[in-house]
Formats: sequence, structure tokens, C-alpha cells
Amino acid sequence: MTQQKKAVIEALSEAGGTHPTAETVYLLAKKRRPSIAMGTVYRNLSLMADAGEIRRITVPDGADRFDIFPKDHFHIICSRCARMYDIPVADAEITVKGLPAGVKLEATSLVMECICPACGGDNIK
Amino acid sequence: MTQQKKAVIEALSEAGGTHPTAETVYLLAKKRRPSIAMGTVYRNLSLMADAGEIRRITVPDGADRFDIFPKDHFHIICSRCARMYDIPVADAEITVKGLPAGVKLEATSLVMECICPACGGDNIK
DNA sequence: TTATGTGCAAATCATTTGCAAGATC
DNA sequence: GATCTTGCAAATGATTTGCACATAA
Repeated sequence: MTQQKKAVIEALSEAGGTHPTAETVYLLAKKRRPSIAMGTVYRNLSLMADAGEIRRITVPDGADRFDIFPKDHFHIICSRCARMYDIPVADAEITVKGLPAGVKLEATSLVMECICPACGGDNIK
Repeated sequence: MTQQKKAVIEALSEAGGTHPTAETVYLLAKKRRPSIAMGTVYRNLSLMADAGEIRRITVPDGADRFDIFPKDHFHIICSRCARMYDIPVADAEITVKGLPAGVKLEATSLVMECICPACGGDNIK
């Protein structure tokens, strides 16, 4: 556990549920450890995501987002404004029938696109 | 309708349900119109995707894929081997309860990650 | 002919990586 | 001291864009 990794974890924690990009995590981590390098942030984020400690969220037309809570909610992203919303697992009932035999869904990485209420269908991406 | 756009459409058609990347579309289009440029392929794919004529599929850790059939199936992608599978709409019953009020799901862009049968849980990405 | 699209190359953006120096155990 | 991690900068890969020229309507 290095100071840098600690700063990245604290940055993610500070960002809370805001689905920060690596860039945002970098800026937050820099407040704690000004010498930290972008590459270090990417390295730690990737290591933790691969280890399942955090979640990487790949979205259309933008940088990956990261999320500290790996098991308790799903994500939807607005196709127009790129805002992300959480859906608590308790509230989300996601059913997919008709999967090919043998396929195991990794539902934790589910991301859906939507038009969000703030956009309502009027804004143009 | 230019010769180039036609070549891109025919390339997508030739690729069928293989979810080609822009690179693959470029190679197929080049067979018909050898002078075509990568930039032109990207331009046409983006125009068509924005117009809803084709679908852009953003996947974790890889180039975007494109798909000619915008309305009749969903996609799942294997987290390990990046193979993509189609789920016909008729077979897929996707239900999401607990969406924030006012959110309209754009289910056509749904992509789910899974572990596919070919990987079965043994390969490491 | 007049707007629109193309080819090319350079630019951009997100992300990864090689390597020498530094921190951790 | 051996190993793992960092900082930096350069490399990579995907995609976009500026601009002069070509093409379609």
C-alpha cells in the first residue's frame, strides 16, 4: 500500500457516487499528494478494477468512469448529456431471457443508455 | 449518396452480424473502392450512427463496433475474449424496474458483459 | 455551379508503457 | 537489499479534423 494508491482510493471515496473519470480522480488525488502522476493514477485504477475492488464503466463517446461500489447498483447514462444515474440493486429488477446457452451474465458491469429527465428529449448531444 | 458511402454500407452489409470495427469496415470498403480513406469511413459511420441508420456499440477496452440492424436485437460481449453475441428481441425479455422518474431507456444500445461459453471461466483476459 | 463529401496528414484524446529513480517490506 | 511502485515522457490506438481538391446534385 503506497501513499499514491492511498491517495487514489481516498480520491475515489471523496468523489462518492459521481462516477469520476481518471482525470477527475487524478485531480482529487493531487490535492493529497501533489507529486502524483497521471500514469500512476491509471495504473492504480486499472489494477483495482482488474482485481474487482472498484468498477470500470465504459461509456459511449467518453473516457471511462470509475466507481467505488462494486456490488450494489447498476448504471444508466444519458445519451445526450452523459450524466450518469445509479439504480440501487434493491430497486432494479433486471431480467434477460433468451441468452445463448452457457452464457453467464456479469450483471455488475451493466450500463444502459437512456434519455434522462434533464434532457427530456430536447437537447442534442 | 457518394460512392464512398455506398462502399461503407456494402461493407457493413458484407460483414453481416459480425459487429465489425471501423478498421474492418475500412478494409471491406477498400475492396470496392481502393482509394477510400480511413477518415471517410469514420465520417460515414458516425453520420449514419448519429442518424440512427446503424448502431454504434461501445465496448470496454476496445474499438467501437458497428451494426447494421438497429432494431431487432441486443448485444452481449464476453469480458474475456471480446466475442459478441446477439440476442434477438423476440428472445430477450429485458425488464428494468426502479428507474428514476422521467428516464426513458434507449434499450437498443444495451450492451451487457458476460463470460461466454467458449471461455467458460478459464481464460484470463 | 454550389454545396457537400473526400483524401490526406496532422491533431487530439484516452490510455499504456519503458525506464531510471524512489519507496516498501 | 530485493522487489514492487513511481514519475516522467514518449508511445500507442482510436478517432477527429483542417484544408485543398473532387464530386454529386
